[in-house]
Amino acid sequence: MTSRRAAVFAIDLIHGTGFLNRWSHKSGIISPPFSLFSSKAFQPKQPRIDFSCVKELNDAIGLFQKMKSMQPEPSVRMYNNLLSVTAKIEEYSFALYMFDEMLRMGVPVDVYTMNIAVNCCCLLKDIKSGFAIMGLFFKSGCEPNVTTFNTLIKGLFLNHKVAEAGKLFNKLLRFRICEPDGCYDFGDGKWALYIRENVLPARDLVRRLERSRSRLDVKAYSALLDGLRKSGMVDDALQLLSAMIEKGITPNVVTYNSMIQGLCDLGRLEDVKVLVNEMSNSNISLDVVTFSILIDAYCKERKMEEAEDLLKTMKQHNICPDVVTYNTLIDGYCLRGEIDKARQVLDSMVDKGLKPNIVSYNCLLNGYCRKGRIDEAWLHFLEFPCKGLEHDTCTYTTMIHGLFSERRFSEGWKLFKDMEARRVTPNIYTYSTLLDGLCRNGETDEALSFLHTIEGKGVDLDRVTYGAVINGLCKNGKLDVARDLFNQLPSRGVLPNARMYTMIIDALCHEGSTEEAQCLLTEMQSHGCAPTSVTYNIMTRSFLKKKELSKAIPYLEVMREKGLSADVSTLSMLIDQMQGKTKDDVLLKLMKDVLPKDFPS
DNA sequence: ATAGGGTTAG
Repeated sequence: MTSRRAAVFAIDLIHGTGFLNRWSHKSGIISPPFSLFSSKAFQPKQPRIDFSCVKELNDAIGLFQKMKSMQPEPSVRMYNNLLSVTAKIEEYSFALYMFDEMLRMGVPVDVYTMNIAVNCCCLLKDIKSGFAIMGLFFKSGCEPNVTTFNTLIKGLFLNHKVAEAGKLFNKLLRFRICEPDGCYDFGDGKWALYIRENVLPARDLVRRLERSRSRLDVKAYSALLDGLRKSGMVDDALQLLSAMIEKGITPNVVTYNSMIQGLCDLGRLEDVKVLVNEMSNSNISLDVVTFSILIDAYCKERKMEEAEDLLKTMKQHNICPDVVTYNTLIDGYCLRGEIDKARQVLDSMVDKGLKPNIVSYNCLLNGYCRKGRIDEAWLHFLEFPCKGLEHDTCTYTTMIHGLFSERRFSEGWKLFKDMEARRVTPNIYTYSTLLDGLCRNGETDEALSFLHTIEGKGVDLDRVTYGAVINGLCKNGKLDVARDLFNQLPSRGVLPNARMYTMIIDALCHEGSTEEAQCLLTEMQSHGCAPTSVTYNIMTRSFLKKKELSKAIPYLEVMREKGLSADVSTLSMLIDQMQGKTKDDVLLKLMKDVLPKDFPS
């Protein structure tokens, strides 16, 4: 009964956005009652069909033709198999075409048919049709199940209807559809999105889960924990981890790996040790993923010796490093500028019989670009096809960025045109690079119109993308335009971060509007955005420039309180101002406090 | 027929 209520709720939810669909005119075509017709007892023996041979659209088409003419008629189950395998090869439209045909032919479709069809709609980002199909079945008396709702929720996420997804999910909880056997779908990283944008409800959900008697399985917990981790709620995740253990659900290596990754991201290596110990106490062995995460953590800190040691350790434990492990090392060396070492790692993996993949080569490409060895990067870029690898979005973006950083703008732009011609889809990284390049070449008007083009395509841009444009506008003396864009950010679904505020503050200071910059600093704090040492340095210098020492000092004091350091340029301006003045011990002491940690005395 | 973890670019 409750699942009916959730269905009604779900339909209502989508109703408001226009409940139009291509199936509504056929409502009632499904012949009820499903159970009678799909009952196995009434089916004569069926010949076997090997669905695994469906590898491409034509196979599916052929098989569908064959099945339609089969005697006796194939069961729903067989048709469902065909739908499912067609969806697996990503021919969603044809799957839906077959679904239409099945309805027309009077095949006694069931809840599985519905779920597969709904899933196809969702993957085509046609969420309304997904809801329409559910509504259609619902009217005919076929009740959606947890999988149906999970699929719809996933579809809402894919359509960026995060709030609706959250509402539907909460309904499921309230109607207890997911309990007690626990079928939450936190998979696919989709929940990370929900959690990120709904931290408080998510935390509420976690608390509810901790208290409730319901026992999700390890997979459901792991997925949820991973979602929390990806949303920066590592401590909430750890707390839930303890709660699940208390309930008698044993985490496995996947659960731990996800948590270890979260702690590594925060640089909390001491806590990582605790978890690794916990694992060995519970007889959960580390696997290749655990080691790769740890090696990556060392590489990110440029501690290549430690990383190599770990590689040895894992080999001693008979855990075979894989391509990902080696790629981590290759990237580590490239980030450190040691390309020759990186090449050695690549050779060593070939010796081990492992084939380097596109990631391996992209890391190397980035290594050359970062060192400014653009011509070598080009040669490397041209070699991809010889290795049997096609340039992907990352390859192009890296190369374009490399060219731009050498101010070879027209070549970079030409490469982008080539990328488009080769049908390699640009993504948010590519766009940020291009926008940044335009701005750094002084073409801010072009950047703005390009930005609008991208937005018109429905691409979701983030802070980095907008930050590139705002920064470009500020640096090119177009503060007014920058501020306009900055003010519009929330309505475009992006909240400004400290970096962006700092860009505007910097531009205001350059204009001499230090008082206004001061207001913006207050505003950013009231929006829960903490200024960084960069921000405070800018403010300090701005007042020093105006010879207003007394207004600069409070910022130095704040920095001392927060344990932030002053830049060398700030300090030298400060010293300048003090020349000729009476020695102020308090000020001297303050200056010492905000001295950078590695400042030579 | 369904479900979770690790590598690259802005």
